[in-house]
Amino acid sequence: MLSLKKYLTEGLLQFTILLSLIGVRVDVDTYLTSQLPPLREIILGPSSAYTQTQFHNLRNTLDGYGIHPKSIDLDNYFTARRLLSQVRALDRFQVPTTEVNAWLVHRDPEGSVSGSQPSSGLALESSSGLQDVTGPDNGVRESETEQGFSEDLEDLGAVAPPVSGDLTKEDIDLIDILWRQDIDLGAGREIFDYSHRQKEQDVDKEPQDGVEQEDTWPGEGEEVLARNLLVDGETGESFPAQVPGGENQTALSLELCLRLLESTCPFGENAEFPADISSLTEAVPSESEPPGLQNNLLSPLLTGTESPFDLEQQWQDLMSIMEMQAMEVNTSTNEILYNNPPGDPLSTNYSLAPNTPINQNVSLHQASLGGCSQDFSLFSPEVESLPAASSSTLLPLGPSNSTSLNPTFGPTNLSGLFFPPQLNGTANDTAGPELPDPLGGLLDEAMLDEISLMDLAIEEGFNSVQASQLKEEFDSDSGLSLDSSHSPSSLSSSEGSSSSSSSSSSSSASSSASSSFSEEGAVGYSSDSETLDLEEVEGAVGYQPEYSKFCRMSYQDPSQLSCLPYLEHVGHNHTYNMAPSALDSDKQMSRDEHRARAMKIPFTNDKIINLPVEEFNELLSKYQLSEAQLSLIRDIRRRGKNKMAAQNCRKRKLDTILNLKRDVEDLQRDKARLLREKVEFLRSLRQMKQKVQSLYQEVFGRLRDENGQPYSPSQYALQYAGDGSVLLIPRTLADQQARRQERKPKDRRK
DNA sequence: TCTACATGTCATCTA
DNA sequence: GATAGATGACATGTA
Repeated sequence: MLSLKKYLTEGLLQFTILLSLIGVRVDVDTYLTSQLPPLREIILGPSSAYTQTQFHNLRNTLDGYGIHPKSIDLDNYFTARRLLSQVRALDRFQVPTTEVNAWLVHRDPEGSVSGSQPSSGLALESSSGLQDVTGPDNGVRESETEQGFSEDLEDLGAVAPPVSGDLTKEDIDLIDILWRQDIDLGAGREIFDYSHRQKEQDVDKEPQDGVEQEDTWPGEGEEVLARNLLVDGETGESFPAQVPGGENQTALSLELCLRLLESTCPFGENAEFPADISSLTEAVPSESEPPGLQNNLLSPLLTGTESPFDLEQQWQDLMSIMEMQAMEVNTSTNEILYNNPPGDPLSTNYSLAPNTPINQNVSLHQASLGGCSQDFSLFSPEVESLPAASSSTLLPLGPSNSTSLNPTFGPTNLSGLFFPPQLNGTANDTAGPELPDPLGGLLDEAMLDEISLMDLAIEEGFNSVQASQLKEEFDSDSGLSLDSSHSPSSLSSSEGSSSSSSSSSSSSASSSASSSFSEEGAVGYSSDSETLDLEEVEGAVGYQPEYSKFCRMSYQDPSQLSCLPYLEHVGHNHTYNMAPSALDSDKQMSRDEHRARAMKIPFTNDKIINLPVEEFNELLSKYQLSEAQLSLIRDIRRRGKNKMAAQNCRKRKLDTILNLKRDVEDLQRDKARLLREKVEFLRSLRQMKQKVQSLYQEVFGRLRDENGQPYSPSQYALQYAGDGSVLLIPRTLADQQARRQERKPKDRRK
């Protein structure tokens, strides 16, 4: 009881402090009793369902399962776990991964957790609730919101250490009560991780560790997670939903406290707290700890000395960094492309594995890019550490290198790349005029961004998702979908259609009227149920064979669709006005065929549609037909012809699209090839410049003045003259010429 | 129930 | 003007 009061007091004091910091005045005494809901609504809005923070539902936690809150091993366990997690977190940036741990829901009949750890010894009476809580819905939310935990848990083997199973009946009853409340309120399993993690924080609760400990913060509920850290469904990238000023966390903490009061004092304001639940509430004060959810991202990157109240600034930094990602991903792409020849392992290492280690001293920028790398899969830690000399081509936005590297092989950066420091100035002066970057004009960065991405997508084995993302980005203006699943060879070429047509028609010529038509190159409606004398087909209209077969097959045996692979999935039957009890042959009849049958039209629809006008009129004259019959026949003919026309039209359209797709692919291949050649040229150019600079040093080092003393590199420099001669000029003059040379490209850009 | 896709149909235009 | 074909737009069935 004393412990509970202590935690409540401390916790509420911290809540109050936090609320005061965000400008919310809270009279705790007013709301401690029966007015808890209003306070909660003040803080969280009218619906309490937004923050389901069942911190006390510990037994459903992934790693807390099996540990009773009162267990004396709990502190040691959490401490060890936290420390281990922190140590493990030092060398990597934890990107949330979608993962559902199925073993969570399994429980052996003895009441202990089985699955990966059958030794867990929490004896609980009911297991059904666990399944409810970890049902599909919660499982999904877990995968979405608690991704950051799974890795830790997995690293730890998800081991719940054996605990003393000294649960009393009150313990079990209380847990069940709280648990059911959580279930009623829609609590997810992630809630329970939080309580356990808060317990961890309590063990080692120090203000200066606020930031560092916050990597163990998440889990207080999907709503809180959703408010603080949104996870991109495609990329898995986590980003803050809003800039935290402590408000959300304060509200969360207060909600936790309120829930604690509700849960532990369900009998009214005068009821005493059960003594044996005090341990359950140990986590409460820590709820008021400064927010740390965002430090899932930051924890490996920030030092533990930062004040928890600097989090807003950290958030702002993080947000600004996130905004930079979109720009810098392309840069990373270029780095990869230009710094690694084809086949280079670095070039193929596009995807950052979730466990890819990142140095502890990695910058915040890098960390944020890491999250993004799951999306673009271009970022790699190795890229950031590329030698400056090899990454000089395109690093316009490099966070640390941009200031020291010129994006071209221009004269100024030559000195920085190849010359010793004392010769930098000289190199600038001498190499500049004579070694203008011959490809500088070609290296339009915007163009290369596109080329690089497309090249990577096509040539370097991007996965389909990445490639499609890239294609969408660069093909968005084309209005064409390049992701057609149709077989271009079988569809687009008339030869293929013709061959399939001929083979199919010859095989079916003796079996149906439509086959007879196809022999004549005609198309049209066909019906297996309607026999047609072979001698009546002589007047078939000569349609294009390749289209004819295409059209006719849609009404024939679906097995024949195998002749056209792209039509294998087409099995539509539009005889939808048929009764279910109709014969199989009736099912293959079209509506017009049914109409014709109903109107007792004395000849087939194939003839109606495909006969030439003269023969068609002659046919009509042979029969005494009513106006309704004549009208239907004309409609059938019109619709039938139009249907074939539509099919031909669509096929042509598809052919056009596929041809365009092939053209685009050819052009992309050409682009990639030209790009590779360009890279080779740049590489050879760099080698030549290196040679020039080494020769410069050699020549300059051998020069002697009239006294036999070497010239000082700080006072003199060599300059190549236009006629091929080399002049020794004062350094100041060389500097002026270098500056003049630098201004020219800038003016040109303007 | 919604969506994507294939197909049929109509209206309109052109040759 | 009749006819056939082309094509956009819409409807409908199916997965």
